[in-house]
Amino acid sequence: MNFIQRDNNLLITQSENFNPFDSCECGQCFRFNKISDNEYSLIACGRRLNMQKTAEGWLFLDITEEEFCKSFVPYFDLNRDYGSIIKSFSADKTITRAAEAAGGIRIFRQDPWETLISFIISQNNNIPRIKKIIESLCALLGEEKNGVYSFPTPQSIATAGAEGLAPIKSGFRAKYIVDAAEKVLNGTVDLNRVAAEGYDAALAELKLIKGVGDKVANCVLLFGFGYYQAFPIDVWVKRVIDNFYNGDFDPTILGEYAGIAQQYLFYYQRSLLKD
DNA sequence: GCCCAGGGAATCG
DNA sequence: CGATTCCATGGG
Repeated sequence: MNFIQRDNNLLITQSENFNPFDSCECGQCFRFNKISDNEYSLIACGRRLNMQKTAEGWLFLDITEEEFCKSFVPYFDLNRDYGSIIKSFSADKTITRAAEAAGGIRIFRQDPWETLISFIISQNNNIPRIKKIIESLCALLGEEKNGVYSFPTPQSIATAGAEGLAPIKSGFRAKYIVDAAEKVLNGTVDLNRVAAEGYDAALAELKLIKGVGDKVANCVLLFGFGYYQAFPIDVWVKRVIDNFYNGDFDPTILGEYAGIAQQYLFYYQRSLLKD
């Protein structure tokens, strides 16, 4: 990875298999804003990070190489060779085509607790409104620092209760959010254990939470814990499976990085609709 | 007014 | 088991 420090900003010239904008737009994270076609603002790793697309490469504002390497190289999963992972899918023509359209996507390594609550909020919901509810939740119960609200702790959410969450207008999901907070607090669900116990046990443990089924749990395992074999099936991926695989698809044949193929397919199917 | 949104729980046969 | 229905809310 080639870093060039420009005053307070950091330039990265690598563009192959790295597009932070597409990575934000593929539905894996929700705390970001598109400022223009050439600038996004992302809240991650406890700070706001503004990112610009320039003729020379990706420019990250107000950050040192040291901080970027410590926080955002892991967050953007930049030490993984996505090119070789894409090659591993070459037997599948649909995934290969999707990867050509979406090959800059990286799987963000997000905070497990934030990811859990975010995808509980995502159920039967649309992305703009998911973003709005999460923003409201952080403003309501997070702590402000340098103009950025932290993600609320399990304790603060449990204390607020479903009634206390009313201002964020999450609807029927409020009781699920509170159940997640309570189960994390009382140890029914231990996120450190989920991180370590392996895919099958981790899936079962997350599903102990009300409002967490197969889809939400797989998103949390993929985006919050780095279980790359997780293959969440939502309405968009269902459409891919119906359109390109006659409704029959077994993700386990894709191997340990099936979840990366899933992101390409999700982005690809949504891009087909836009045109 | 209708339908849908990165679903899941509850309740049926 | 599989199939329905309901759940809050907002945008198209």
